[in-house]
Amino acid sequence: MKIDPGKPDDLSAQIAGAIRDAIVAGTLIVDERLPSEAELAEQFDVSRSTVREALKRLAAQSLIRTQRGATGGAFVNRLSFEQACSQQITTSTLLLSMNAVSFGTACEARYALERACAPLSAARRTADHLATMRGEIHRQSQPELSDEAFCASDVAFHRALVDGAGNPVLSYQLAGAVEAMQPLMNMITFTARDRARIIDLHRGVADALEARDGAATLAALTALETETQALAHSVFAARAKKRP
Amino acid sequence: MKIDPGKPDDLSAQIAGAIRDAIVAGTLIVDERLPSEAELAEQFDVSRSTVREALKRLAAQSLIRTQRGATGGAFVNRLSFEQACSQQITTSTLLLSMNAVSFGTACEARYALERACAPLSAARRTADHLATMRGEIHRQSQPELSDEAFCASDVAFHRALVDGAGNPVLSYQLAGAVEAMQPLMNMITFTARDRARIIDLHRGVADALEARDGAATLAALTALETETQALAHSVFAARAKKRP
DNA sequence: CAATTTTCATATGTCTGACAATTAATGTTT
DNA sequence: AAACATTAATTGTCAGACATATGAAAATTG
Repeated sequence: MKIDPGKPDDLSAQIAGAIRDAIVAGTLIVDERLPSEAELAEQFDVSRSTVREALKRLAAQSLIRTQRGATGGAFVNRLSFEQACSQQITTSTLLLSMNAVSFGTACEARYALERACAPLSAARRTADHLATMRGEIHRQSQPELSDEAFCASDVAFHRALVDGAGNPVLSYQLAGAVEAMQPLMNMITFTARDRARIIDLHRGVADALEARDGAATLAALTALETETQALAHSVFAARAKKRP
Repeated sequence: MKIDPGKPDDLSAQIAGAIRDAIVAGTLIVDERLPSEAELAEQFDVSRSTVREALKRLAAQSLIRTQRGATGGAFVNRLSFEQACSQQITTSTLLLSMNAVSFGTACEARYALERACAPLSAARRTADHLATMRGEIHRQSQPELSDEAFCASDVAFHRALVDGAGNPVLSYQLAGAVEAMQPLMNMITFTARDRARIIDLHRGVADALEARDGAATLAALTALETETQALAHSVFAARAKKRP
């Protein structure tokens, strides 16, 4: 585990890279303790500050955790699905907002991915997943709900659908696609009629899943995508007319 | 943008969080320059070291970039698809290796997601995508290829399929699922007969895409998944027998 | 002897101050 | 006007110090 003492600055990035490589390669295993900051400083022949900056970089990616005290130090962190999900959600959200991804593109990706879950979810969804979905549908039908809360409930509904597939890898990969849509959805103002249509389509999805009918689930999701795209299109068109 | 001066240490994490929130909320926009380290230290009432550790955390997530010199400083970074992809790949890879995800689970997720791309890719793939896939198939048929190189080529083939959908969001979301399979695939030793079967199935996928036939692409992918799962199953079963 | 308290060594968290290196803007000279 | 030197601002790095947390060993106590 060495670094190039040559030209480029940013020693902390090099050190972080070296340690990261060791973790990825399996040289450092989960829960193993890294040398103390002082020892690392000596090994890499840099100051403690530089080592600390390197460790902070790794901590930001949840690759290590640190503990104070006599038996403390930096430990290789077991990356949990939960941590990975939340990281992916913030990354996805930023990616969409910073690159001016169109609603249509994001929506297409989201529904394409959800359709990938449909057959699995129809086969494996538990009563719990179905209950969550029904509960969200019920919440969505309360007229006093704010648009933002309506979108949040929509996200919860879709997450239940994805989780129903019973494949944690799939749930992880889709978390970003599902959640990152929320800010985009929040740009839409829903009329009561809009909400009623969406709720109807949600009910269709839930019914198909209850019947364990994969094909019907697919069809229901496609109908939901069509409706969502049309709704967004009309809202954005109206807004463009108002403020040209 | 304030921090709680109360109990918890890890001021650098709090500061990083505050700045991250400002970026996500849009208070800080792309390419905007943050205050200098000295100014931030004063604003947050901490030392410059602490500010630096916070900035390194953000840099590790590609949220900022830093530049030295008179007009230098920390700038809000436009998160590119490329950066986001490479981050997601390392996260996905680590997630799978650290959590002992079974080959079957990962493989199921990967093919479910790729099937989501099939109809779009059949409709939109360019000649370039097809050429890449044919090229990889050709490479795979060279018998002197190492198992590792064969897997790498397999990944390249699948990435071309995904990219063919012409949806950058989709490509980003699937990058992790496709690439993170490589270490798992590398655990398999392929016989010449195994390779031939896989190449045949790859050819089937490419043919279906060439014909712009979404349904056929789906079927070809499903056949490929079945073959892959069966192959992995037999390899692992044989290994378990040898070393019980 | 067992339980509790104290002490202590070790480690991270933070601060201060300094210097090196880089870079754009500014000033100076030819 | 162009080439060169100076300067100011800013990050990168270092050294040393102190604060704080924490487990383990040592001392104390019932």
